[in-house]
This record gives sequence, structure tokens and C-alpha cells, in this order.
Amino acid sequence: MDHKVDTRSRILDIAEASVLEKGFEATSIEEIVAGAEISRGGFFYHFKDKNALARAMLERYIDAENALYDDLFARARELNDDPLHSMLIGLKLLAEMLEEMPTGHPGCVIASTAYQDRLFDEGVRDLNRQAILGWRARFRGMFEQIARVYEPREPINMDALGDMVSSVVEGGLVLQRALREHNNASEQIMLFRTYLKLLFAPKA
Amino acid sequence: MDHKVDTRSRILDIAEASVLEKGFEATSIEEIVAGAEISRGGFFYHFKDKNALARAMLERYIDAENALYDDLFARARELNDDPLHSMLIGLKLLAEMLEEMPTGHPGCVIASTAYQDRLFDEGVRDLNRQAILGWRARFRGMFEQIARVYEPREPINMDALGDMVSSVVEGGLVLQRALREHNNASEQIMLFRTYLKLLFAPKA
DNA sequence: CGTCAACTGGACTCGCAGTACAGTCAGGAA
DNA sequence: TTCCTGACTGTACTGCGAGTCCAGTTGACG
Repeated sequence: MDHKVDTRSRILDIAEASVLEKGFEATSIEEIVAGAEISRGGFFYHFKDKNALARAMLERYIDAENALYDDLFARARELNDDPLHSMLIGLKLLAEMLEEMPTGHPGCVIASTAYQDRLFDEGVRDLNRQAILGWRARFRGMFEQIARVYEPREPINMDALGDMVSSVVEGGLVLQRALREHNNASEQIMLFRTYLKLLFAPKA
Repeated sequence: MDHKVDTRSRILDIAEASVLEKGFEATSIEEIVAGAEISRGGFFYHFKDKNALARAMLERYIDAENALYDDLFARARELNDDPLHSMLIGLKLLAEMLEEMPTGHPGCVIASTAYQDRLFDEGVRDLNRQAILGWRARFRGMFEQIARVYEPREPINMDALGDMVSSVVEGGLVLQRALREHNNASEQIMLFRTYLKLLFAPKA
């Protein structure tokens, strides 16, 4: 456990950085082993093929993202007990966090795998799917809690509203990548936040 | 001009279908020439390399998308002269259109190229960038027109709001692809429509 | 001392991008 | 009619990256 901070994790770290920067397909095993300072054989000792690497990366990403959401909205809830206000605080924290990520955000791995479907097996695709469905359920639950206190001003499909968090993050990240700007995702989150404010605003 | 409906366009058609289905990298020149019933030499006669193909595809996509937006919002404007209401109609039409596209929507090519950056040269990336900036300007203009009639209920960054159309479409398409569902993008558009309704609702 | 996990290193196959180039073939200009 | 050119075909080659196979090394632990 000296400089070999667990080779497997080191491979994942290198791969992650490269995939975030240029995509999965464009990331060669060659450069991963060069970066991790191991041999090709060593790579295949840990991962049967590139698919297995993708799967492991996705698992890590999704766990990290879920932990992040858990933490963020738990902190937000501590700051304000009202479901709407704690959600607004959580989204603000999320936007701030996105702004502080110079290169990229795990979220884009979701999009990345989505658009390179055929490169991945059913397992990878299913991981991706389950992650998004998990976020849908998570946010749907939170929005339902809000709706119990503040009646929405317009009828809303709660599943779609739950998806909108992921959608707005993913969409923002796509813009960010394509435009080479740095705050599109956080701006989109802030717009979504304003949406919620309007949607659940008391009629009074 | 008999069965050879212009070989170049035929190549683009085949490539387009394949790229929409499985991504650019996973689309081999081999299968394109097989589909278009030409030789490998024939392909390279028309396109210097895969990059040139990507560029031509993107150009076609962007033109088509712009023409679609022109048409859609022109029709919407004919149906209602009010800027807000015609925007709401246009978004409804857009959502309906997205629902009727079984496989995919050109929009995903934007995301696709964004996430496979390094495969493409500066020209391709710039096309992508200009397209998104164009949509930003287009929608920003429309929202400003609306804001002149209906004062927004919350202060809004108009550039970001313009981007939100693209963001919500792209994000919805990501979800759609990952979840293997078929109406996420149109649902997201409809949510965005509700947003605009709330944002520009008269205070009365 | 032996064993086992965690590697190294090299040789090989295969598929795909891209290059090179010689040859074919239809149709319009001279 | 001849010649030229644009739109190809066909073949052969290089080079790269994924993935396979496997024999051998090394360090920690029982």
C-alpha cells in the first residue's frame, strides 16, 4: 500500500480522467497502462476487457453521485426543515459544486455511455438505466413531499419532474462540453430552481 | 440520377442512421460502404476521412434542425400572434414531433460529438459550438420579445433561458437513450413549457 | 520453503482507418 | 470519333488498438 495505492483503483482513476476528457472509445488501454505504470498484462489481470472497465467505472461514478446527493440534501435539510426550502438550498449547493468542477462532472459518463451504446454490454446499459431510475425516484419523493405542503400551481407529471433534475444536469453538461464554457450546468440548475420556486409558490 | 440518388447523400443517409443507432465511433466505414453499395475507394473519393464525414453530417443536421425550428415557430406564430402563446404552441408542436420520432432525433448528434471530442477536428467542434450559440440567440430573442409584454415573475438570465431549450432537449434525449423510453424528451419540453407559463404569467 | 496473488513481457490474431494507385466506364466537349 | 474527366472499383499495403495466450518474476504470508 505504498506507492501502489491499489492498482485497480489507480487504473480506474487514470481511466476516469481520460474518459472525462475525451470519451471512452478514444481512451486506449495503452495510455491507461502508461499512466498507471503497469503492463498490458497487468491491466487484463484486473479487467477482463474494456467493458469490465466501463462497468467498474460506472459503478464508482454512480455510487459517488448518490453519496453526493445524499450528503448535499441532508445538509440542506439541516439548514431548513421545510421541504421546499431545503430543496432550494440543495440545488444551490449543487450548482455551486458544479461550478467548482473545472474539467467535468461524473454525470457526463452517463451521457457518454448512452451515446456509445453498442460498445457496452447489457450489464453496463442496465447500470446506467438503474442509476437514472434511482434519481427519478429520489427526486420524485422529494417533490411529492413538497407538494404535500405547497400545492403546485400547475398540474405536473411527478416522474418527469424527478427526471428533470438529471435532464437539466446532463443537458447542461452537454452544452458545457460543446461550448467550452464552464457554468452552463450550474446555470441550468439555477433556472430549474427558479422553476420550483414558481411552481410551488403559495398562492397568497 | 437513376438509382444513384447521388452517392454522397446516400453515404450520409446510411451513416446518419448508423450513427443515430450506435454512435459515430462504432460506425465503421466498412458497413457504410456495404449499406451504400459502393467500394471503400468510393467512400474515400467523397470524404477524405471519417472526420470529413462527421463534418458533412453535422452540417446537414444543423441545417435541418434550424429549418425545423424556423418552420415550427413560424406556424405557431400564425396560430397566435402573442409572443408567449405562440411560443407555448411552438413548444407543444416540438414535443409532439419528438414523440413521433421512434428512433432518435438529430439533436443527439450534438451530444454525441460533444462526448467524443478528440475524435473530431477543430472544424467539427466549431460547427457544433456555432449551432448551439445560434439556438441560444434564437430563443433568447423570442424570450425577450415575450418579456417585453409579460414581465417575468423572477429575474432571469436570458442567455441561460435560451440555452434551456437545447439543454432540455439534449438532456431528455440522453435519458431517453439510457432508459430506452420514448417520450422523455417530449415530457421535458412540456415541463419547460409549464415553466414559461409560470414565469410569464400575468400577476393579475 | 512453498504457494499464491499480483503482476511483467512478448508474441500473436483480428478488425478497422487510412494510403496508394492502377484500372474501368459513362457522358460531354472538341 | 476521339479524348478527357468525374465517379467510381479493386487490391494491396501500413499502422494501431483490442483482446488472447502464456511463460516467467516477485513479494508477502503461512
